[in-house]
Amino acid sequence: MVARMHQSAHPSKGRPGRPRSVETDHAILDATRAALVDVGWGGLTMGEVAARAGVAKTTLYRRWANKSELVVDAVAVLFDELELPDRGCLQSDIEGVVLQFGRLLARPETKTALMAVVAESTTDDALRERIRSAIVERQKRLVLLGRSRAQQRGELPPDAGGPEGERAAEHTVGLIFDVIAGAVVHRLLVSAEPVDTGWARQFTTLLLAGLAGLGH
Amino acid sequence: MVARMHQSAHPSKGRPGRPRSVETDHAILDATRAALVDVGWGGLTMGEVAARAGVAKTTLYRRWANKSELVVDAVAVLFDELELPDRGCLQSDIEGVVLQFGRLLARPETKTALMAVVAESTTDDALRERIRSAIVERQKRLVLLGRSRAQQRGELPPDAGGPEGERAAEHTVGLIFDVIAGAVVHRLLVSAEPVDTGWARQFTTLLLAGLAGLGH
DNA sequence: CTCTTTCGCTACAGGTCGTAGCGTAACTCG
DNA sequence: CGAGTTACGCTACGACCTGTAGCGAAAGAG
Repeated sequence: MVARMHQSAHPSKGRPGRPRSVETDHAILDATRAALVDVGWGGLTMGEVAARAGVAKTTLYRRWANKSELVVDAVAVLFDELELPDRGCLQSDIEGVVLQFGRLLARPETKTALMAVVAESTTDDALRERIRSAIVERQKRLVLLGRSRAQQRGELPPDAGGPEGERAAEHTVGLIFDVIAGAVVHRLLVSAEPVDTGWARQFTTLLLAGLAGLGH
Repeated sequence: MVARMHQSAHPSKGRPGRPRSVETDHAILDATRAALVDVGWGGLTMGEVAARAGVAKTTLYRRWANKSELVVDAVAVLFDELELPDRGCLQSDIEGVVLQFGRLLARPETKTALMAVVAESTTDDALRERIRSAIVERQKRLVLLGRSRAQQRGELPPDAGGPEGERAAEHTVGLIFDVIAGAVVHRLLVSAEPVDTGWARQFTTLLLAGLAGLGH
């Protein structure tokens, strides 16, 4: 699930021939992240990644079509660290996920890579889809989980029945997702200021007051 | 003001020698935007820009140190179009600026270029500063203007006196700016969905309710 | 053992970067 | 007007990166 290659949907299901080395996969992805820290997205080259991983350059191209797809997979595994511990109330839950997301985006690998691949994805549909499935969906899961938790606690109204109620709920989740992820990314990468507990609290307060007012 | 070069703070104040051609400046920036539309950030090269502008490649390097700085200046002029017409109430004002910002970011030049230069700026402080002064400050002006207008209308409480009240106001403006710009960018570039009137209204409603709850 | 696929290695054509050198054009100052 | 200074176009260049091809050897499946 971590490294979804572009040529074979099936892993190595009884396929003849020499199987791909999983250690090589990990070595390449590790080397990619390390190189991102040192030289950033702009200075990253396939040749250097191969050298760091102790692997031939051709081996990289057998698995990833280009730099962007490689970096998406290399960074995507970091998003597995994201979790949503139950802190008892919605405010604390959101503050926690905002801080986690902030810490993740403050790392030099993600900082320099995420915006770059998103920029590249504006002219590459396959890349956009890869980003969506490998990164965006993992984040969105947290929003959905936090929402259903808050509904069970009674902090948020339950989903309205009917098809149009379901559609409205989907829209609202999308909106909240864009607001949370967008604000954190913008503060860290554009405003270049830290996402600390004070900011997380102020932001969460704003968001929750907004959600309360969105109902009617 | 449009093209702030990196070597000379003074324009050409009685300096000896042949002055730089302003037509060449415009031709290069126009060619840069046109090339961005056609080939995107990843496919953009200094050579192609020079060819499109009918200019030698060396002329580009005399004015901009690299691709990123050139693109920042080329895209920055588009942000001059942003205005804040007085629509009578805060909700309408915000909706208007959100829609304007959305239209601007929906253009292929800005879409592919903005995230790329921001990504590059994570490992280039000079570029980050250039982005801040050429692009970010122009957007932030709108937030400040809309805020003071709403205060005059009585829709928002006036600035608290004293040094700590001023600091709090500054923090709040920064928060609102990150929320607005971040949400629009994230929806357009990551979620890849349009910023239309319906979304702008829902988002603005959320934000205003949040602001109302932020006071106490 | 045979077939199939991976892997490391070398080599390569094509493209881009950023710079240097040169002659010419344009402008300022005395 | 003439001398000094800067911009410009052009050519050429070394360094680097891309992505592919071809080869022999290694490693698994049947």
